[in-house]
Amino acid sequence: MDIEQHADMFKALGNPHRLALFHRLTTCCSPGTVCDAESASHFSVGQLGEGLDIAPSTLSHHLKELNRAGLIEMRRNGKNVECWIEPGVLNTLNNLFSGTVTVNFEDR
Amino acid sequence: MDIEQHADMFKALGNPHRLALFHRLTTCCSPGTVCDAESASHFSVGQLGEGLDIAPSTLSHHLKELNRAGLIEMRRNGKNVECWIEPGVLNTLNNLFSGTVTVNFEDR
DNA sequence: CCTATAGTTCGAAATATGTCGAAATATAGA
DNA sequence: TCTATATTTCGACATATTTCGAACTATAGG
Repeated sequence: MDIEQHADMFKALGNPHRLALFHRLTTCCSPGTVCDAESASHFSVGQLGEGLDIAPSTLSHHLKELNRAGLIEMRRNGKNVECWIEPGVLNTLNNLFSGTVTVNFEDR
Repeated sequence: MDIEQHADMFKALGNPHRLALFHRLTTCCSPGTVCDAESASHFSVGQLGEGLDIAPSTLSHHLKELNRAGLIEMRRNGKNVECWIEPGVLNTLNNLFSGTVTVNFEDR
């Protein structure tokens, strides 16, 4: 467990706006819809910011921070910049604290 | 998903010292040892701070913060204050981002 | 080349955080 | 009750974070 690196990930997710942005990227398709790995989970910067009521510069800053922490990827596509989460990142987050006391005591 | 509350949890874990403290509380017993739910995973404030090279007041501040975020429990026992993690907390942390894009794409 | 759209970069300001030392509180034991 | 140990509270200070607006860059389409 790399404390520094993981703390950095948590810090990035520790802001309500950034967590909302990240969470939006984890919801790829509506229930019952067929997901397309190539595009469904990709959102433009502008799409991600909708409804968040923050200035474009603030939005840009937060996404840059999520990217710096290794949580999201960004790539320019024409006028837009697309953002997405690499599948492995979610697995990492979901198993950071596995193999611990939980496993031993959960059924007592 | 309660964004505010979860962001608060992540923020608490987003500091290297606090993450180290929390992580120490997740390692209850050495491999091969029999765990005792009543005591094995309980550490005193002083024990938790060992090797972290921070002032007692800082240590106290960080543990209070972890407690405030709902990540650890604290209870005075004689001269010491014991800290521990409720089993459910680790399960919560390990499943915050499950049921998402990862499930759909991991085997493609 | 001009314009509109999408994002980023760059200060600056307000607020939050991390840290310490000194003083206070809690408890056990002589 | 006096003392030593464990921890917390408080006040102060330095640093980091969040946020914005203005100016800048990048791209697509006349």
